[in-house]
This record gives sequence, C-alpha cells and structure tokens, in this order.
Amino acid sequence: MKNIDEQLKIIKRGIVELLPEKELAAKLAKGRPLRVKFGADPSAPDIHLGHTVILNKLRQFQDLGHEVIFIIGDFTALIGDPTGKSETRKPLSREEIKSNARTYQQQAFKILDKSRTEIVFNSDWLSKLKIEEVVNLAAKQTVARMLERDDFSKRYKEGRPISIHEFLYPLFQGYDSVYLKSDIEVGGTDQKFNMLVGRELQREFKVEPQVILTLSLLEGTDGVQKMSKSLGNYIGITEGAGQIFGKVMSISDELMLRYYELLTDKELETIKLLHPKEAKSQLAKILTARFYGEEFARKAADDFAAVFSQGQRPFDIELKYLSTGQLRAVELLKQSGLAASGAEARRIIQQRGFKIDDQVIVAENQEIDVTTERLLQKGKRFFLRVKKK
RNA sequence: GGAGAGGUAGCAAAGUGGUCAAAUGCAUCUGACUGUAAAUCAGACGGUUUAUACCUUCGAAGGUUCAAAUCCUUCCCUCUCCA
Repeated sequence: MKNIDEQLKIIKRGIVELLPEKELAAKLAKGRPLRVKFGADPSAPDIHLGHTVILNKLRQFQDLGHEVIFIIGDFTALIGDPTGKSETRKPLSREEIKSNARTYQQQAFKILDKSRTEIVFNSDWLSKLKIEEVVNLAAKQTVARMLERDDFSKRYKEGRPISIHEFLYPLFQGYDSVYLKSDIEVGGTDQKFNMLVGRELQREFKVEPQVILTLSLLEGTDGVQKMSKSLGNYIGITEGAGQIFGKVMSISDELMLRYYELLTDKELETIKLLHPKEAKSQLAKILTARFYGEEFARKAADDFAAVFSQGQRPFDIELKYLSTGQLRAVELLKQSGLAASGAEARRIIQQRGFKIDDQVIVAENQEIDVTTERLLQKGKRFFLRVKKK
C-alpha cells in the first residue's frame, strides 16, 4: 500500500470536497483497507459517462488497496431520491430490480475491480426494520435540519410539495452507512447532504463516522442539466463506438473542457492551445477507446471524418427489415422508426429532410420500392438501411 | 375543521363563452451557415393515407349552451393563511 500522502494526493485529484480530510488521513493511517461506500439506484441500469466520474474514483480507491461496497438501493428506490420533480416513482418488481442490478453490475465492472467490490442490496436490512426502529431513526434528525437540504428548502420556499416520506430518504441512506460501517462514502455533489446525514447517524449509533467525498456532476450533452437518461442528454457506455464518438463531437466547446476536466487527467492549459475541433476529436477518441480500445476508437474517428468532413456515409449502418416491399415515402419514414408519426414524417419530407440513396424526397406519397436494399437518411445524422425481408 | 389561491401540450407560462389544436419562451426536429460546436437566420412542433376536413387534448366525471380550456355541479390533487 502506498504511503498516506501519496494516497491522499490520488484521492483528492479532481474532487470537489473531502470532509474532513484529517479524518481520512487518520483512517488511512490504520493501514487496513477502507470500506468505501457507493449507492446506486437500480431503476436506471444504463451507465453513462456521468456515472463514470464516480466509478473512476472508486476504481482509484481499489487500486490503492481499498474495498468498494456497492449498494444497490432497491429499497430506497421505492422512495426515489427527492429531485424536486415531485413525481412518485412506481415501485419496481423484484424481477425488474434483479435484472436491472445485474445489468448495472455488468456495466460497472467495466470500470470497477470485481475482486475488491462487495455488492449488497439495502432491502436486506432496511425492509427488516421495525416501525419502532424507524421512529427511533427519525427522532435523530430535525425538520429544520432537513430543510437545510438545498432541494427541500427551495421547494419549501417556492411552495412546492414535499412529502414526508421524502425525508426518510436521507435517513435510510444514512442508516446504510451505520449498518455497513462505511469509512468513506463517495457521491455526486447532490449527495452531500445525504452523506452528511449518514455521518451524523453513525455518530448517534456509536459507529466511527464516515468521511465524505463529493465529485462534480457531469453535465449532459445539452451542457446545462446533469447527465441523465431520463433527460435524454446522456452518452451511455454501452453505446456503439461510433455513437459515443459522434455524441462527444457534437457537444459545445465549452462543455468539452468540462468533460476533459472531469473525465480525463489531461492538463486543461495544453488542451486550450489546440484547435477546438482537434481537441474535441482527441477527447472523443480517448473516451471511445476507454470502452472499445484504441483500434475501434481510431476507426470511429476515421468514420466520423469520412461522413462529416467529406460527406460520405458511415461504414456500419444498421439494416432494418421491412415486411412490405413497396410503400409510400411517409410510411417508409414511419415504419423505419425515423419518424414517430405520420405527421412528423410528412413534416420532415416537406422540410426536405428525407433522402433515399442520396436523393431528396419531395413527394410524400412517392412509392418506394424496398425489395432491394435502400439507404435512408433523415436529417444530417440518421442513417438506416432497409430492405424487404 | 375554516378561509383563500391554483391544476393548460415535454417543461415554463398566457388565455376566463365562439376568430383555440390553444399566444410566448425553453427544449426538440428540418433547412441555411459551420468544425454534426456555439451564435445567427428561416421554418416546423397532438393525431389521421394527400385535407379551406375529421378525431383526441386544457386535473376527473357530469351538466348548461347552437358553441366550453373558459359558465354550473360533484369529485381528486397541490399551495398559503388561520385553528
């Protein structure tokens, strides 16, 4: 194991806060592997770049010889971490949770070290709590304290609803820390409050308080809101190499620097000297290579250059089989999935956004023959090959 | 329990009897320009086999009316103040 200063240096790289740093040093000084807690919501099984900011950090801990406790929050998912969206989540079935958890693990282990990861489900202990114990738990925190949480105070001031059960979320998450005797908890900055509650609860329950470490939330491809699947602004790590590359290329220059900062260890000053486009394609390459390896990354880059700089087509275009051999342009657009409805299809055609074999289609009702393979293009970047089955 | 305010398309927010498939902004999509960037400009933005047409939509269900997002009744939900 490395010495404490070296470890601290690695741990602190790229983070937002480490509270309190001294305690971490003391914990490290004990020389045993620390229990690093991280909780994940099982309702969103697709891991995207936003998650990887945290996963990378966890991996660093593992490489330093520590142990990650990966909590699948199957119980807390019933509550749903208060997001201000004030939508109650529909309870997931046992099966759904299981399969989501499986997918999640599979993907997480692309980054995490399996041999140093313990996976637990918080329903294991939370669902066994007696109501008396819950009351006792609730007695450890005050409403005033709860309202300190950013999200709560904001909603309270704006007169938006806050349900009582939402207060339970931080309590339960905190109880996880008590139960698991975590030494440190890692999460996004939005988790700071919850993690601090965990620290306080541990103290109440006479467990050595955990240190908390926060990381920036990665903005989604829109550059404004945090990356999330439900907002549709994400880059998933299971997406194709070309997809990842392309999505990275289409982010704004400003956001690119942010991605460099949070997802790579490159020196920002050096990056700023490059032409933005060059810098971006390097970033895209780095990220693609992370999940697909150098070779695929290079291919994705070449592909991209061919398509968009030289106006050619991507190398690999999905082929979709249709059941009819002859159909109207509108229908084709709709059935291929490039347009959600007939009205949308019509709109796209009217706006000259639909091409078949590089020919702009102008007539909505033009009969198209798909007994032989045809290349469809919607807008600039959606390509699809179709053929009658 | 009492008093008041409110629930409108993905979000935000107008509209208080016909000209409302519903202003505007954001998001989204298409086209132009580009570096598939940003900014900008033009257009589209519930659905239906071409539409000056029809169907579905303004919390839910009923009702008044030739005509309702708009008026009435009941119900559901949210917020504020009082207790």
